[in-house]
Amino acid sequence: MSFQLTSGICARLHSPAPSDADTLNQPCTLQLLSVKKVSLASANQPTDRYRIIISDGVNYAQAMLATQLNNYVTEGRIAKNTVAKLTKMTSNSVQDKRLIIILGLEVLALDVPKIGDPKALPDASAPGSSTATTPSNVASPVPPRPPMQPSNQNTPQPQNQATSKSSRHGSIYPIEGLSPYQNNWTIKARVTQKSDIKHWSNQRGEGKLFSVTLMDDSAEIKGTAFNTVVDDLYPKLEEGKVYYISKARVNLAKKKFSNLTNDYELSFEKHTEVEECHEVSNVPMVKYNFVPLSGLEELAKDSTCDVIGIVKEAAPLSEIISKASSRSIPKRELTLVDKSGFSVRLTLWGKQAESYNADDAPVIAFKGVKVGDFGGRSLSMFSSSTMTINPDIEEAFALRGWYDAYGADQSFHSHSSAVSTNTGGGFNRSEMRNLSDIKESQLGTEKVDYFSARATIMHIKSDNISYPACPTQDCNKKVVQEGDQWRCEKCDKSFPRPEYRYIISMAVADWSGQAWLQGFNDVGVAIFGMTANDLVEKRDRNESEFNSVMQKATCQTYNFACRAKQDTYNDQTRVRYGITKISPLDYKEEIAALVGLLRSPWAL
DNA sequence: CCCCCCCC
Repeated sequence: MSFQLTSGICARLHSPAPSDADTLNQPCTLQLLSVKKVSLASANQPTDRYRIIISDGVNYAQAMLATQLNNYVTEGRIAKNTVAKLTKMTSNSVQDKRLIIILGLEVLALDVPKIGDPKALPDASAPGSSTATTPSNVASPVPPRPPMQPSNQNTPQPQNQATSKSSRHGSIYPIEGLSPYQNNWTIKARVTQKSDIKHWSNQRGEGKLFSVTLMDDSAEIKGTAFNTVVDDLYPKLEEGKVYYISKARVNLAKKKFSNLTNDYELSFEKHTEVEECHEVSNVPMVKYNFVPLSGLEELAKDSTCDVIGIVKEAAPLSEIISKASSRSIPKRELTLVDKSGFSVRLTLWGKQAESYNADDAPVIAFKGVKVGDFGGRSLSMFSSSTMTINPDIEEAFALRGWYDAYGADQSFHSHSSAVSTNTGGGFNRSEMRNLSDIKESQLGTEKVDYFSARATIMHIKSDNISYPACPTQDCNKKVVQEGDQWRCEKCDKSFPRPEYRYIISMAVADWSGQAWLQGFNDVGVAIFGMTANDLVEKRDRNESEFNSVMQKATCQTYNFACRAKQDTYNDQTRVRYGITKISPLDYKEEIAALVGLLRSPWAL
């Protein structure tokens, strides 16, 4: 296989542009002659950086790989001699040197013998060399291009500002290209998050600050304003809007205090220029990486994630006293649910907790929330987290449809990790499985699995249908007869009579197959319509009446929520299916769900 | 120049 490299592109990227930055969006095909990790001078440099020698077959040039593409190297997707289509690059002038940054690439072939005989380019930084940087012997099919202007040439310029901007700043830098060694840059970025104004007071003094997260299509960066600058910029910068920003200070980011992947952060100063931009094409909206609520178990405590859910419940405003500062902090707990059938609690703090007032089960998208382990899994807002009520995104529409069709009526699993005797959750109509599928997918073998099924009782084991239990509330332990008394070991008490409780083993079937399900007292009460005490009494008094109760209970159809778990009994390991919830079919509800489904087909 | 992200 042979490749046509985009000859001339190295010379072009390497030659000094009329101004500082040049962003190249036309794809070009290049060969990577070398991929090398470079350690920058700063000890605070937290991310590896890779230097890549790119070749267009005629010349070679040095480039840096944008850090968000580092995984291409670490995963072995690119290496020496890889031929790749570079989809986006930027070329900046840094201390009289050209800095080419690769922002996007597609691998065409991993290992190809060196193409052509690429030569070094003349040193652009050499005094007086600027006129000679495009070698005359290189035919360049790609003419040098003026730097990217604040506004796309094809779109109408917004009134009165594009001209002032372009004359004042010349060119737009990608956020990824910012570093402390550059000045005279302008970024065009969206404010994706804006904090409240925070006041502080410590030994070193007192003051106030606020911060924003800025995003363009290359990266994100945090920006912070202090004291008097707060008064100027806090009203000016609005979440969701796009701004030209220049003349801010670029500092090394303190990684401990930010979950953004950027080595730098901005400090807004008195002379920092901020101007709203109405031409917002090419400036992405927030990108989410949603985790289903069922997947929170997979995430480590204290990690951050994005979730989207329906607010099933919003607790009233409350407050906590911080142990660290003994300050009172307002908080509000939201209970989120999603299609995965799980619910999780999420905590809002401060102003956000106070001002929350959506009472109509809105969809909310959260970005960068903290994963906690309270109640198995919990979520909490950071000051850098964002919360968007009823966002205009596809995931939100699907959730809305699902919830209005049937989510509102179902119950949900919580993440309570404790191996409690308690139920795992409720029937989930949209996640219903058939019995043969449950066996074929071996639910419950690796870990505990939950499923919902609709099935009909075929047979109930009639021996051992109940056990004598301790009558103490919530004890439920088996009691043993001692003389005319029944003794509970756990409560260390004796009773004149036990309270019988059901322990049910039954075969159920649906159209696909059958399974044995185990259930406790609530299941027995549901299928027999009487307490175990009553049924035991009936059995002892009149066996044919007992048999008719058993008979009547079979051939009934229920919605089941079940928990599949492996256990070993008498040296035999098998998966047992415990019923966590049984509900008789409510035809009105079933019809409502079907109607909802017809109205909201996307809920599928 | 903050840097806490809280509690059950």
